[in-house]
Amino acid sequence: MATQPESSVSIEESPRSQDYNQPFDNQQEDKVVSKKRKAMPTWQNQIRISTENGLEGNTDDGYSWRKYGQKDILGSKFPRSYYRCTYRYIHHCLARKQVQRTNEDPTVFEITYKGQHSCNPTASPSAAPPHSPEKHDPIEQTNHQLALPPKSGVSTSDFDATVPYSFSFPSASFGSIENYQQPHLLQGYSPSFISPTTSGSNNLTECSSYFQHHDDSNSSLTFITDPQDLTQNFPFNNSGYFM
DNA sequence: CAAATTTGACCAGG
DNA sequence: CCTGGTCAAATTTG
Repeated sequence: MATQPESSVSIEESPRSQDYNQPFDNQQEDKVVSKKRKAMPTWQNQIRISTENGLEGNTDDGYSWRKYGQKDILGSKFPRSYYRCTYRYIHHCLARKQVQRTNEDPTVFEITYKGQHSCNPTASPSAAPPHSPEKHDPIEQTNHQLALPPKSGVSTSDFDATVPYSFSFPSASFGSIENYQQPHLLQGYSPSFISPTTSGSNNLTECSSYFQHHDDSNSSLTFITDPQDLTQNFPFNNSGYFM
């Protein structure tokens, strides 16, 4: 079976660490900060991307993320990237996202979403890109990753977790994850998850999609999305940026 | 010029 | 003590 070194989804939200920057102004806030932030929706998404044919699973849920750190995780071959909503200070959106490449399958990205979004996904007041098909020039930024293991001749490029993927759901809005009510989400991901050309790959049997919820109000779901299916499921193009 | 990204340092929890 | 996580400053890109 697959060895699960780390505690899968036992990640905890970070407490109020680091406030040393504040001057000696002891505001009325006691140093006694809540140990655990409480009610922090956390779900994990495992997406598999393939760069062989230039197909890449998009990880963009329609929100703008800004990388705020990257740390190497013990036991992980690749560093984990930390992203936070671009509007953290603008709209107080405390939504965070963690991207980590699986040690075993460099093509599988483990994205952990934390917190809810308070900002608008792509619903700009008057943005809504009417046309603009798509750009054929997605990733290409940090490239210094060591050669990945020859996994069936898959020469994974050098896209780190910093690559601007774009992954959008058919119409899944993570609104009330706290209620763990979105199993129906995976419904659209049942078929076409089997690699036809991968030849004899039957290890994905358990990769379909399972739900996992902890008592600590921390739910996580893992599903594998097929690149081919994704590419087709892309009516909306990202790049919903505005100034 | 501004925004985003990068890298290092620092802190808190286990 | 070590690991994981975040922020800050510096740098890069648009």
